[in-house]
Amino acid sequence: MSRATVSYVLNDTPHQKIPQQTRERVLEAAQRLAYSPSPAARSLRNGRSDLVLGVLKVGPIGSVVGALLNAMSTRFGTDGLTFAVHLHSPGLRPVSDVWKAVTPAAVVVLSGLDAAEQADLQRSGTPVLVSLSPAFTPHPLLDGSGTRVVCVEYASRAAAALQVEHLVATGHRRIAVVTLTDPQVRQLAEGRLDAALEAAHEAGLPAPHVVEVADDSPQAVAAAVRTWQAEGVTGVVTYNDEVAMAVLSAARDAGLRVPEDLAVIGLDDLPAARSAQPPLTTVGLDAEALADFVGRSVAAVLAGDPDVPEEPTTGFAHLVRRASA
Amino acid sequence: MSRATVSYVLNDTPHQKIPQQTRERVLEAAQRLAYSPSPAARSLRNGRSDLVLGVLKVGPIGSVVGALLNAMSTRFGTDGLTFAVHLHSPGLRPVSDVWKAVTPAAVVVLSGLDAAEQADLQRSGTPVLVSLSPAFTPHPLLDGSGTRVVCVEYASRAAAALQVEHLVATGHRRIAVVTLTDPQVRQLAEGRLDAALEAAHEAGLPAPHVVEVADDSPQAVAAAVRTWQAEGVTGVVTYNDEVAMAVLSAARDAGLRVPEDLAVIGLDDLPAARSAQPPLTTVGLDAEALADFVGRSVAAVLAGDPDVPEEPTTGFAHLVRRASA
DNA sequence: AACTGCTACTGACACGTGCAAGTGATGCGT
DNA sequence: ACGCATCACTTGCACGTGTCAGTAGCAGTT
Repeated sequence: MSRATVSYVLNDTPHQKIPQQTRERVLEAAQRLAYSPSPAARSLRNGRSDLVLGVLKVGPIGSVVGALLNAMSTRFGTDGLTFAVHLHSPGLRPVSDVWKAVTPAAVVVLSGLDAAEQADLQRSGTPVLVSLSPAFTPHPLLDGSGTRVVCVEYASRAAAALQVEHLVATGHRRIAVVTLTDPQVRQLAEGRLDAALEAAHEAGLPAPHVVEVADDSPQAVAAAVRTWQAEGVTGVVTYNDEVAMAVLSAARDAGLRVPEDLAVIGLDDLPAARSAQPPLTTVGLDAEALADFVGRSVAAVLAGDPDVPEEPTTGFAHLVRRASA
Repeated sequence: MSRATVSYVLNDTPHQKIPQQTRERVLEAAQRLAYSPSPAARSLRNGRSDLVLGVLKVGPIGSVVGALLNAMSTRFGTDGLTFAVHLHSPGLRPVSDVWKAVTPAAVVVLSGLDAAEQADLQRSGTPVLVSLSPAFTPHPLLDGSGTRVVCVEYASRAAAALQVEHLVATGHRRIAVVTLTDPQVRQLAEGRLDAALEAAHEAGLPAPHVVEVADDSPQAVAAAVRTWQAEGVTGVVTYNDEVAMAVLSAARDAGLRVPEDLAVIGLDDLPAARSAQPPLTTVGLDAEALADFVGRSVAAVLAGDPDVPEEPTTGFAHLVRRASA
């Protein structure tokens, strides 16, 4: 009963002939001694751990991100991988600290990294990268090292397009888009705005009225609502449900009926959207589908499979039709 | 320039006399070769990594949990530790998978673990545990092994007490408490309910009217509101802001004015609470203070310090007074 | 000259695993 | 009886660190 034999049994290494009796003896002993392998030694030997690390810049984490994380955790679990998220506070400590604390099997970048951080990450030799941000570009010098980049931000863009399409389908022609200028969500906000404008253009609408607010405070939104009355805007697409609810509130204050005078469509399908006055029509993101796609991509690259699945540009978002649009 | 010398320089090990010249030569070489130590080898050698792992049962993750995670991440960063969260889906894979994937320096249990999971965790030899749940009890056989348990759930209880105290302070005598029966939040909900009832008792109020709803759906809440009208309830304490907003909506439908006919106070201080009609009075949790407390506790135990800071039972929650109560 | 004390370094080991290579025993064919 | 193949193992190394014990060189003391 040498250590090697034990190792073969416990990992049931293929192409090793081990009689049933020995096998059972090993397993029994392992059970009895409550043996569990050391993750550190394993990672040292294998060059990687079983941990998939999500990196997320700190910022407003809502139920949407929460659902996505849940879905990822569940999904990676089915592949024998463990998913954990690191919330990164920019300015305090470099993100690279994370892969100095663990050697992850893969890193999933859930929000934008700047160029230096990208380079750091690629230099660390982490085998897989899946990025939710389109700004992530493989480092030219280091590409081909097995590192692979998949971008999933299209889910968010597709959602924004859906918002516009619904307003168009319900007969609106003059629409407004409310976006946030909060730097913490800049990248996401820009992507959604672009997608919304593009969708409006494709539908042959006049250029939407774009409103940038610093946050979803009632004052900022109220001012925008007054402008829309003057401009004949009948439908509003917002950055997310929270902004949408602020718009609903402002519309009520301005004496507008929703959706008759102003149709409002949000994004995220927050629990609170159901309780809004009137219940908020919104677009939900399909966290499971997204997680599944990410999981498949990571598994493919870890398996050394060169065919990383193509990213579908649609199918991750769905319309939740309620009363506000 | 042996490996030992290099190690001494890079870790500036105390009580090692190393001349400035050698030191610089080592640092220069490290810089030039872009050396960075292997986390796996380090953990293997040290018996622990620099990772502090938060464990959270999957469930509705809202901005409150998000803020807490952010604060923890920032706080642990200042101690040279890296914080990551694992979302655990019960039933799929055992939580213990996590500490089979990494050897964390400490585990912070952010939501309830069952007895078997607790035993597993303690058996793993993880040096520190900080639990947010009061149900976490040190394993009798394994205690004293360096493992330490600190319970922080009082923050949540204190918040619930604050809700009641505010209603009392504004003259309400007959109050109702709305709690959720959703199993995912059971532990939290029970703690808050207990604390609210206790606070009501201490203030000399008649026993509050307790309403248990399965979720914050409009129907369930509307039924409760009608009952309150009959019973002369003038103030409502809810499990969280989302439920509170459902109550606001139901009150409006029932023709009640808020806060004149019915005062409503939530918990969480969600962004959306500000946009509610009327703006929701609520209780916010002070994530930074909580994270700081947890951070100090972990640091104390990791340093081998036997004096783990006492847990303050108050000071983690604050009243956010708006229009609804 | 022998001893002591200090500086500046080096050698060697241990952590726990996974795996390539080797080794003795047995069975089988000729 | 001998070669060969297969089985059931074992030996031994490598992964990259942190640290203990040791040691050569030198100055100063007795």
